[in-house]
Amino acid sequence: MSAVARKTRDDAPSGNASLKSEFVAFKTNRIVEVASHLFYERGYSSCTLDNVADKLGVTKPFLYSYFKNKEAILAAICEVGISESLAALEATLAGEHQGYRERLAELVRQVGRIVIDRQEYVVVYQREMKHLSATDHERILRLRHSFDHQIAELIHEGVEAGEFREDTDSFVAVWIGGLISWIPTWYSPAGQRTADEVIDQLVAAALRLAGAEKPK
Amino acid sequence: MSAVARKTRDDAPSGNASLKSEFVAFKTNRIVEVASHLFYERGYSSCTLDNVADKLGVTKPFLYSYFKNKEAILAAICEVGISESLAALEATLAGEHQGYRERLAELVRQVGRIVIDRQEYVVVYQREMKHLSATDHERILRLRHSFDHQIAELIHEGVEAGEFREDTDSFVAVWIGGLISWIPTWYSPAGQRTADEVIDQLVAAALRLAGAEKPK
DNA sequence: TAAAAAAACTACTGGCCAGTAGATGGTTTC
DNA sequence: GAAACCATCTACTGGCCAGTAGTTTTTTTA
Repeated sequence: MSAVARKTRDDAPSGNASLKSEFVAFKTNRIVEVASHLFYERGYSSCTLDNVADKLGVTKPFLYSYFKNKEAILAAICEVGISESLAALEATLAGEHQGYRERLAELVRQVGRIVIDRQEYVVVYQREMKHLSATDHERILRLRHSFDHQIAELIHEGVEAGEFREDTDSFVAVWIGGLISWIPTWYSPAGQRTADEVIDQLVAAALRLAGAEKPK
Repeated sequence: MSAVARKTRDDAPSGNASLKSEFVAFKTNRIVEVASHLFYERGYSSCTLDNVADKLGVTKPFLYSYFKNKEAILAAICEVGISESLAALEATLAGEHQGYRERLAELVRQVGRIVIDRQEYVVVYQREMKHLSATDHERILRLRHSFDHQIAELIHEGVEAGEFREDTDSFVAVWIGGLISWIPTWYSPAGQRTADEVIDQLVAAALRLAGAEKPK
């Protein structure tokens, strides 16, 4: 999410400077939005920066004053879904939910929501990750692992607390991750199911996998 | 899976002709194998046909006498996983398995095995589908839908027969499809879990989703 | 309002790559 | 053993595209 280092005149004492950096943030963001949409539709490698610029009504060199190169735009896209999911996770774990069942349900619900809202970002992330530079790839993989690991721990503790069935391997964290990641490949906002229905189903499925269904 | 139409001398009466077409099939197959591996590693758009030819120890025009163009190779790759899965499905449904629970378990086991064996093909299919020509895309999507639909039906019937929990939506077919498709994105033959362990877990997870666990 | 700075643009290049034309060398046929 | 054939190769092209150099336009500064 790093705009390229530019010598912005931070020395200006006024609140004006922050307004300027808001402009920069806004434009950076628009680039990421539009690029994400086009990468989603045509694939990263087949989509040119001229395409992105056209859709934004600007020219290619414009992009280069906000991002170092094409790959940096991809990295920004990939980071969106994960960092939001991580934030949701931290919020949920820090929250006041009592049992492990409730925590798991709430967590899956929130992440499911993010994945649906950020569908295109998530698909691009899954599909195009391989094109990241080594450093970006590592950084993002670390975020991802942290996420998976914390869910696994949640399940493990839930089993120990007797809220999930004892024969539940903490490996089901991976399966639950699978359910979540699977959504954007088939869900369409234009389809029959509403987002809320899908999320309810997702939560139910995750609880079944964890052996922790809500008692009727 | 279509070698380009070539005027092979089928008029030759001998069994020699079939030997020749075996050669063709063999080479076609090798191309698909190698291309699949390279597309898997570097992505379809970023991988050149010269790369593929190099790895095969041949030259680019060689490829063009077996496939119409780059996209035709991709189509052949995409077809592998699905057509094998469909075959497994038909075999299982036609088989002598008694109950719906057993049928579902067997089906998931078999398809899981295929997905693990054909890992790279499956990933390329999921990732690069969008680059298929309209006709190829449709044809393969039809195969895919047929597959999903038959699983949904299996589950529906299983619910009616009372073998799966009654509150199980036939939509779980989609979730089960998700579990299966998820495997190749994280499973590695070099990892800790053996393929058999993963498949056992997969089957268990699918049965949990269907509300049809084996009574202990 | 002139000068300096910032933001965006025009116009280019160097390399890559899908696809092709035509050559080459081996094999079958008669 | 010449003619026809087949498989594969060498050598090329035409277009595309990431990235850049240098110019123009707009905004800020004083």
